[in-house]
Amino acid sequence: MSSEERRAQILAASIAVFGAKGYDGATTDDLAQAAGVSQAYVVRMFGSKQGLFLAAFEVVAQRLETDFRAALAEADASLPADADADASQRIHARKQAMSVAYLRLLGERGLHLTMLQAFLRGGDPVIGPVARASFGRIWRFIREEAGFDAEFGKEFLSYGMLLNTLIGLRMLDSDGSGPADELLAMCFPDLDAVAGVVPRADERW
Amino acid sequence: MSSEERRAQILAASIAVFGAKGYDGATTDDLAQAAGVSQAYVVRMFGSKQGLFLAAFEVVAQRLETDFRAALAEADASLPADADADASQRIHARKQAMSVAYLRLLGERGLHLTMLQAFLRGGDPVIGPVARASFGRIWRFIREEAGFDAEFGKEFLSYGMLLNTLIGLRMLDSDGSGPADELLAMCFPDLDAVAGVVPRADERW
DNA sequence: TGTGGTTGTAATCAACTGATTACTCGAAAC
DNA sequence: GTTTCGAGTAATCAGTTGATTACAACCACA
Repeated sequence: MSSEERRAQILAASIAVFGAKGYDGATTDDLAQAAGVSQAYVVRMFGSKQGLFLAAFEVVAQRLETDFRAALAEADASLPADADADASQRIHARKQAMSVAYLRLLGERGLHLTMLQAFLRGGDPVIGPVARASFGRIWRFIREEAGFDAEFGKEFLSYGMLLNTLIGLRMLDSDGSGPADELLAMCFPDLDAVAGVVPRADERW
Repeated sequence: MSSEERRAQILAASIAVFGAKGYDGATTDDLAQAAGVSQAYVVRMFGSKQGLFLAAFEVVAQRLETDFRAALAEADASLPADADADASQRIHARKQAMSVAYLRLLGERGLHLTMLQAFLRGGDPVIGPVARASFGRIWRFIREEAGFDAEFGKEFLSYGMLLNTLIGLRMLDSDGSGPADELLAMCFPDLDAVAGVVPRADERW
């Protein structure tokens, strides 16, 4: 296998493992086994565990930006410019598209939690600045490229962080009788669709 | 020193250290040194590192509930029942009191992040169920004891989780020229007041 | 054929970590 | 006075972990 393919394979596996176990909790051997290669190979290819985490986080950040951009383009395309002049309808469609895009990313195992793990390492002298810069880019994307107002930006990020937390808590394998199921139904509009794709409480990664 | 005092001292130190370094990142020696006792003593007093984390999380959860309850009582007292019949004004004051109480807890170093660390361990067979139960109690408090509607419940928790993330990112020692300062100003209404109390990027714990 | 580069691993190492054990010290109890 | 007991620690241990090194297998190509 080419080193390019291996690299992508290891990164995909690492996103799943880092998301499930966290940066400190994931060992280089965990990461290697999930990718089906030896521990030594992983370390050599990325220089260090930290290097691998940074690379995995970069993939996550890129994927987020790509998907958000595509979602906005799709929303715009579905309401052609020559339609009626109801701007608020168009804005609503764009907002909706952002949320749906974020929910769809649940299909990428570990993506949300790897991002959150990075955000929790603001005190790390290497990872911290990278994480803050990435968060800053997300905010700039929302405000400038996407053109949303600050109020929606705050709402959207808040909703996203609540989702991340619920995923980390493994709240979603509730049997429907839990104390917070009302909240789950509000946060996951299509609950059944994500039930199979989100991490379960009994899987540690 | 009595073992009761020592216990409280170790728990306070542990909340700071667990919040800064995370569960896996914090060593029992870190925790012991922060509390000014030997590593062996910490382990024996709480049985294990996991036992200490559970005890620290319990303190955090109790503190949250206590402060929320007090904040609501204070809000009710400031608008006596024999005042005008404007229920929406009263509800608004109660909502405001919840947010302010949550922000004030920034004075308890590590409290927010220790909670978030617990929420990220939903896959842990011991900590996971405890964390979910605690989250469930928070939701029930909001909906039943406090009597807020589900919409506000979702908004409040979302806002809280965004705050947690911003704290973890060490976003708050920005010099005012960062890309997301607009967001910070919205999330921390009294920015100067919290600037000295929140973890800085250069302090790892 | 052999030679050099690439992919990949087994073996090993030094450092770290959570936990255990055996011990000290001081004060209260008898 | 010595015995007992709670508070607290130094020393140590077994297991783990990130990283390094030396080496094996394969492939392209002159």
